[in-house]
Amino acid sequence: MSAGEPEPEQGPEPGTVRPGGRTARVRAAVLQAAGDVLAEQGFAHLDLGDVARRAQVGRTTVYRRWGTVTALVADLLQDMAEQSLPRTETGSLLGDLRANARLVQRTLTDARQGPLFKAVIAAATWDARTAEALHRFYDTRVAEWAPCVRQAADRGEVPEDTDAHEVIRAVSAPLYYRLLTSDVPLDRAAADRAAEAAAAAARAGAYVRHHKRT
Amino acid sequence: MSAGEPEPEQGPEPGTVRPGGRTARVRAAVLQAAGDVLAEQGFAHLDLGDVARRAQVGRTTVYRRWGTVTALVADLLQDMAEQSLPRTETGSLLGDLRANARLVQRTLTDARQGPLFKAVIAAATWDARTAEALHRFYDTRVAEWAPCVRQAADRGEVPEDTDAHEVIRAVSAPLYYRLLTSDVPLDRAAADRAAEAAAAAARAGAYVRHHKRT
DNA sequence: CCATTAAAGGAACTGGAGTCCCGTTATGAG
DNA sequence: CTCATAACGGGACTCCAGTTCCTTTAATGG
Repeated sequence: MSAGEPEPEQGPEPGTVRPGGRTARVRAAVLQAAGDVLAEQGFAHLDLGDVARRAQVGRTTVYRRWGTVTALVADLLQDMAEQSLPRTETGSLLGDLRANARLVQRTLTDARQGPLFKAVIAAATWDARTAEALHRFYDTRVAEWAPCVRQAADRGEVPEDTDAHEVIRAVSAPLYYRLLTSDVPLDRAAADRAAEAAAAAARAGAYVRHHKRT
Repeated sequence: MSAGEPEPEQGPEPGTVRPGGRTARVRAAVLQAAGDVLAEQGFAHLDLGDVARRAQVGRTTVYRRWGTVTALVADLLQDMAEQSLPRTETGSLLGDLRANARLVQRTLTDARQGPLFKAVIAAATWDARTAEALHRFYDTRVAEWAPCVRQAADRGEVPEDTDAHEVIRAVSAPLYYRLLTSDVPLDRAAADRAAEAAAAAARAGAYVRHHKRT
């Protein structure tokens, strides 16, 4: 096999060589417009042509830079991931988990972020790249909060070999489940209940690693 | 207001007047084909024309009877809902919840049902009708299992005023959360952990109604 | 076994999402 | 400031999902 043949030679991704000035302005306008459509009309009406018109940007540009709705949604998630709120420390496991639960609840009921998360989850079920982006996003978020479980273990609130990540996931899980499978709106009470349940289960040792019980 | 004007007069839904013979055969073939596509290629490739070809059915027929991918997926869910497995009773809350968790886990990892559930959840995020169908489906399923929590309360395993539906949802939540936000496959250990966590939290009183704690 | 007509199905048609081509703008390097 | 070219943008074009129209098949009632 001879290498060095005139391959299709796909250069660097558009927008990476001259990311300043206009390019950045275009990206911001498009993401803004896409977020607007999601918040106003939902994922179903997210059309690249429509987004281009709203963003006052050439249709060609949107197709060249993003190409598909799922890619656009994934980029929107990427953009949101950069504005991560810092973890608050309250001194108790229940307090920390409640802070986390309320943060998630506020995010999911937010007029802009809520629809976005629904859209990303939907997009992830039929596009592998988006799914990967979504998984990384949650891995990161969970890792950010996991230390509070570690601290609780040091304080003796939960068993030493508790799986911290699993506890953090246990806080979010009921909120997302309700968001997706029910029409009852997510309220603060639901968040507090999720936090309390996770804390209680953790204390009872339901999240210890290498489970040996029957 | 005078009634009886010559309204657009949209007759009964197609397939409701002569549901026997060919009509039933067509419905079965289409749902079968749709399920095949979902299992093999996922929601993204679910195209009505393709489904029609696989089902050896006229394209027009599929468009007339279902019209959209979401409607077809909703009907698929309806069809699946009819084959509901009976609840098993083990005599203990943990045993019952574990049975439920394992049932959910088996369903979500099933080659046909797993992709279907992902698809339905995705479809529900952008189509109100599908969302309603999905919500009803889960309300029904949760209600089927709730009695086991009631029985546990009678046995004194959990507080008297425990919200039974909330406990059942707490069992499924971590499984769905992991299905959607992670690439780690759902195994039986995850199911057992979900059941144990829900049981522990319920015992600790995290699901009592009219919460008054701080 | 007919007659009625609900429902299926073939085929041509249409509109708009996505692509292509090429001229225009303005970024970033020297 | 000047130049090379990355990235944008308008407009024509393509292609196929979804619709329409009409013919054929067969489910149901008598």
